Amino acid sequence: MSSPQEKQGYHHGDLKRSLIDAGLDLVREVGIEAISLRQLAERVGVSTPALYHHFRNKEALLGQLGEAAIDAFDAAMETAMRNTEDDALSAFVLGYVRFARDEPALYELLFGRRMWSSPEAADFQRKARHSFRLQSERLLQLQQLGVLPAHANPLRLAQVAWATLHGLCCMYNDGLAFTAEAIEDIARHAIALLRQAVLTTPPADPHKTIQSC
Amino acid sequence: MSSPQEKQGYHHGDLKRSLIDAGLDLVREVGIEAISLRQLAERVGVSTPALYHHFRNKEALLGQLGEAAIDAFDAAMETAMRNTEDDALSAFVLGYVRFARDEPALYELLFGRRMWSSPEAADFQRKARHSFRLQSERLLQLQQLGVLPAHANPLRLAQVAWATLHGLCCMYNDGLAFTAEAIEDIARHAIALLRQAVLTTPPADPHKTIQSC
DNA sequence: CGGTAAAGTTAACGCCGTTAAGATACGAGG
DNA sequence: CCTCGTATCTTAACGGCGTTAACTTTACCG
Repeated sequence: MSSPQEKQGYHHGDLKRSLIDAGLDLVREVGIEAISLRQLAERVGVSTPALYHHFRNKEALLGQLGEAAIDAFDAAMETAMRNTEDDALSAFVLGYVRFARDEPALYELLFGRRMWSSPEAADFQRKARHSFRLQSERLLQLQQLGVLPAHANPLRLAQVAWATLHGLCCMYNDGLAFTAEAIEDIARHAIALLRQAVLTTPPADPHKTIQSC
Repeated sequence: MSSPQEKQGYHHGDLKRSLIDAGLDLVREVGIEAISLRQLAERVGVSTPALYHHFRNKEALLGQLGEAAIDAFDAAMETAMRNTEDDALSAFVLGYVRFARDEPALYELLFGRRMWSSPEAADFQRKARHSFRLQSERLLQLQQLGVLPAHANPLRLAQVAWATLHGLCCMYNDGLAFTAEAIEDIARHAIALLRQAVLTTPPADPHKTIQSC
């Protein structure tokens, strides 16, 4: 009964938590580009400068929202891989695409330029890279299990797969192309493409032999 | 010598043209999200409200900048396909990727959500769709020429290819992943993947049989 | 119980896009 | 050639934004 969230005097109680929760709601409603600190403060019932006791600035707040988005993404992928009606590869791809479609704001919070060009979001970027590493290990595991061809360049295969998924999701979420139904069908075609991949040595560029990441 | 561009009295002469030119420069410098009408007006040497005699609002101005970006994209792809040291498919893919890398602001002006969610940019969207149709016809032509497997679903093959390229370019331009060198190498792997595509009938989703675009 | 630091407040600054109202210059018609 | 209408450009202003400064209230600890 004496939970600190229930206060409502001069001091809010747990303003930081409330701001992140309301921030996620607000970002889902108006999008990452349209969110404003003043709206957020009003929604939580506090004056705007109060936010600056908990976040250095707007970028830092977005960074923390981004970290929450990472958790949501990890959880979504986890359950997608668990409910394995389909095979593992399909579960991965469809889990990814469906998260992007169902939570476009969180997806942009995870992958949008806003987060990756901001020096204020260094913590977010660290955490996101860690999450991505875990996801790509899932793909490598699939390769070891024989779902994906073992002789393919594993790093490059994963990168091509990721780029395809990301491009698909961006184009849909940004209104550039595709319908909701087409997305999954295209994704299935991409899966078929990956499954038969025979990427041994790269196609040999005469100019460079660098194999960077 | 009496070109109308040279006036500089109370009336500018060809303000609209100047605004678009300076707007492209400015968007290249600060990016599409950071551009401001006041900066643009100051750079051209005119008061801010003067812009409203030539554009309904900021979105409309961005729309016209987007149309200019389409022209640049078409021209870049045209010359990329002409300078055919590589085969046609590689020329297409590398031309695309290099345009995105060399003109990130114009690329975002073409493909970014800002342009595709704005009702003010309807003209831009029409023109862009027309350009995309021309580009995808190039891909279909490659299929007819035997560069890509003829038995593959042509629409889906083109969509997967486009999504892969777009994802790759987004991830690089947004600072999400990859180095400049890796981009082209990954693109080459994607080319190899497409070349051996055997996408006949889709992998059969039990739930739906819709084949929408 | 008193003092300090954390957490909240109001007021203000300089940006932004946009609008209203007034000044200026060009161009067509008498 | 002059005049008048219209397109073009001006200054002034509004509301919203992120952010800072200065002040007030509350909570906690010795």
